[in-house]
Amino acid sequence: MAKEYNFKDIESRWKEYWVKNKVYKVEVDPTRPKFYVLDMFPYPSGAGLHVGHPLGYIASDIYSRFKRLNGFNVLHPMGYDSYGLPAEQYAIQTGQHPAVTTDKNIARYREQLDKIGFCYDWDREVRTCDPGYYKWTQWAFIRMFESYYCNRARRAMPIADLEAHFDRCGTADLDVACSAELSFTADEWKAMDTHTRRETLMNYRIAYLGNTMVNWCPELGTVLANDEVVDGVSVRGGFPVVQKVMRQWCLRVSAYAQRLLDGLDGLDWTDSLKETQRNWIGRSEGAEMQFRIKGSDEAITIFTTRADTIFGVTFMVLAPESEWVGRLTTPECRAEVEAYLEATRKRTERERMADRRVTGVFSGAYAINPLTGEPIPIWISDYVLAGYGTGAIMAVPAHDSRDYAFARAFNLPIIPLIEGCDVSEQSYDAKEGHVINSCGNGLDLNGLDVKDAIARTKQFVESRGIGRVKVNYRLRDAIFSRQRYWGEPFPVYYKDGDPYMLDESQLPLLLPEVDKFLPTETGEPPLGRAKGWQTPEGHPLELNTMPGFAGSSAYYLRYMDPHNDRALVSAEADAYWQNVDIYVGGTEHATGHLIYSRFWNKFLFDIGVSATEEPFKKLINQGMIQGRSNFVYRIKDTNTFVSLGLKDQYDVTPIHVDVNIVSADILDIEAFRAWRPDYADAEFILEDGKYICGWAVEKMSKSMFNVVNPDMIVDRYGADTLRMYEMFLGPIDQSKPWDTNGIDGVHKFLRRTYRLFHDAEGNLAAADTPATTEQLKALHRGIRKITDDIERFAFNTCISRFMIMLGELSDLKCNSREVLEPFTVLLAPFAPHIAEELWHELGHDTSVCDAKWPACDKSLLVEDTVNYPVSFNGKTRFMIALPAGMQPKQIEEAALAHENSAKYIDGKTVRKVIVVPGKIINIVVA
RNA sequence: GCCCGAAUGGUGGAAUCGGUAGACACGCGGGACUUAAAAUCCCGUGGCCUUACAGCUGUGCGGGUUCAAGUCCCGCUUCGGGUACCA
Repeated sequence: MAKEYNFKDIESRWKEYWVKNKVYKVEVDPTRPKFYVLDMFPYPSGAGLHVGHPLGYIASDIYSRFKRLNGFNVLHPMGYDSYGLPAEQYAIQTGQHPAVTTDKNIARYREQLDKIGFCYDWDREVRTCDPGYYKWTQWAFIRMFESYYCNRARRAMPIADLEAHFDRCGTADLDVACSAELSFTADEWKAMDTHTRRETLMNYRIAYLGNTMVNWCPELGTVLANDEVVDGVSVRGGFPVVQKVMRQWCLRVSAYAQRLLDGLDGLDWTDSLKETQRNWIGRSEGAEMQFRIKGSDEAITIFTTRADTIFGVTFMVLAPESEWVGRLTTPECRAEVEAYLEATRKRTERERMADRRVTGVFSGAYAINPLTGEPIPIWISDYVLAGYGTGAIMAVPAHDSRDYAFARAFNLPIIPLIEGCDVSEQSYDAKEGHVINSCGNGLDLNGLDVKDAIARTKQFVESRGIGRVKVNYRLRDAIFSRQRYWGEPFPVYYKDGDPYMLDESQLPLLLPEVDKFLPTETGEPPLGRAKGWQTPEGHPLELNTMPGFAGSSAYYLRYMDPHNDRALVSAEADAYWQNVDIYVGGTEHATGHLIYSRFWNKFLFDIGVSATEEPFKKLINQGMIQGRSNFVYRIKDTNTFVSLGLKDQYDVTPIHVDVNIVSADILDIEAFRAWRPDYADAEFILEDGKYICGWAVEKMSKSMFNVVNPDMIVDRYGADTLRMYEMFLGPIDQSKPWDTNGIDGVHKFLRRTYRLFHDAEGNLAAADTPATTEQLKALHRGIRKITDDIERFAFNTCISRFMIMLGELSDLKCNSREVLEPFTVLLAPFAPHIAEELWHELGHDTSVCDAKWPACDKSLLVEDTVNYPVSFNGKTRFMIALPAGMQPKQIEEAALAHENSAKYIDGKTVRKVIVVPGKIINIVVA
């Protein structure tokens, strides 16, 4: 009996070998170049991994192994983002401590990951809920509290420097990021008491306590960051969210807006992801202008990108939350305004979105147009957002569609400002055309192009002191408090109502035990239940915990030096590993984690902890693997199921059926009867004796019964087959449904590979005989293609090439070591288990992981001159193929040697030359 | 609404810089081996016409540039993703 490819035996043997010999252990090694390949670490959910999760992990594993074979010292770690809401929600329901379920889930994840044969250095594992880890999350927070952002230096500075500045000259000559523009003298500063000083400094700290409009989710009992809310409901759980002002810890991410924007240019990320971040940061250049209030010395400041439209302002609008509302509303209007504010407050985000009716109310007050001197009514409406710009706008209904809708609804005048525009039906929003109706008070824009008019107006208002040029960003500061249990405790205590940071020597501040994971009776967060939650001096500790993104914002740095208890990362490790060369993960983190960690890293860079300003040089977004659900069709009010082709003849209800009892859309009827008690006596209407199921592509999830577990695939086909098949499915960045049909193809490839290396008796067939030229050509075509394709993350075409190469070598009956050894090394990143087996069978006693990636001998790849003729103008040209890297001189010689050759024309950038009889025009370089 | 991306056989997909479209795999059809099945191997497989040789046609639709277009340009259609009263 011939010995066949026994993947179970092979895979278990070499997994054990890798662990025993610490093959994947990595250390700093200045004699070798470093390479850092990182996966986005998972949140260990209770559902375990499905076949979609490992897609990115397999890709990064292949790349890591490839880089290692090419002589790089590769850091490829893994860990867990283990704080978060689901574990806590589960704890509330079951009473089980989140630490217990988290540990259990991690153990399950580890078991599943281990089956697939990844080359992680598990000695470097991190968990965000581990005190040794979150000590540094707390530490970074303290440093942010003790820093402010200097706009001139474009970096974070110690808050003590700012205090010194206040001592010297108050707020004079200050250009720093802040929550509100304050103005005081050095004497005033010195006269302040401790409390007032601390309140003042809070306005500048990078981590600060601020009253901000937050997304409050009553169901979850916590606030959420902007990226944690989608379509007005929470990402976790899908609960409604309302806007509310609360005093919360915030991070001054907005201070870094410009650097976050600029930094994108140097990154090797996809254009679409960079674009998403650019939109999220939302830089817009415009002007701030002051509108004096009629009968008062005060002025409202507004922000506009269309300064040129100042002559078309027919009203102003304040956000309902604007502080001006209370001060401006006249007694006659007060009742109506109060009613409006009350109604707006009650609406959830979702209701605001679903219902886009134009609403608003007149405040009774007027402002004065700084150019025309005319009074303009001030309205209040929720289409103006408190959080953007100044929370007040000048409305130009002729040239802004939202202002237009409002003017139409409340019968306000509309003044067109662009020559020839028609505003009878809708506004004219385009920034094109020549300006009209715009002259007064020393400014004449008439006849100018819109773009010139904007520039002229900005210059004018600045010179007259009516306003100033201003850049606004959509990016908001991150709200950093969560009223939850399962997160990092803040290293903060309160004295006389003011927050103070713990001393670094007191870190980590451990998460305390509580009797229940719910808010207290008085509405305080769960930490309010912790006994003795205070400092040794008896000061109360902060009751909020940090959000999910806190722990994931600097984990890539911690992997460099995970056991260091004196620093987040040692200077030595940081200087060597620098930053992540390849980061693999999903696009869903584009506006969350990938913004926060860039911010966090820039801050650490500013304080000298991180060696580079950008954490992730190149980013690969793997697509999602969707589920392919199957359906059976039950005839209404019966227990009879009708096959897909006949279902239209009946009144049927489609029902999800477990994909694991369906094969090639044919239902296993017995398994179906056994699946659920209700179906035990189910009847079937078949076609051709079979029950055909319907199908649909949906998210892979338990409730759709379409989850395919990788363990099952590994069991049936082996890890190498799973790895290769996942890569073979298509380009790594594309989303696609999982379809187990087709996996036989790659499994067959591995069996045939095994057969190539062995004779009929199962003995190694490799011999020391020299390879033929044909065999070497087949090998080197493979080397070139696979090397190129790995570098561009085109793993699907690598697998195809392996199949072609194997076919060629089998046809050529190749058994030469000269070919089989490099072939094994090529295979090692993709199918490490079988490669390790073959490598050792070939007589090596070290791991194939430490082999050397074969170099391509290009001289073997020169094509035999003529590819094919092309006809042009009655003459025939020939495409000839030449090896890459030839000098112009050599190309000329080669072309002249061709029977239809002649002169060569392009002297420098030779890529392609067609050979015409008597003249070379184009040469294809192979 | 705005911003990005995609569209190729029955299916997943290949074609890297504009150079023989459909590699590779699945599925399907035929055959060999076998008592039979599994496994393995061989042949065929975009469409139309043809006994065959050959020919024509063909990369969502309509134009254009080029000796040459799946690939570049202009205008659409459909699908996917991001974002949305951001002034």
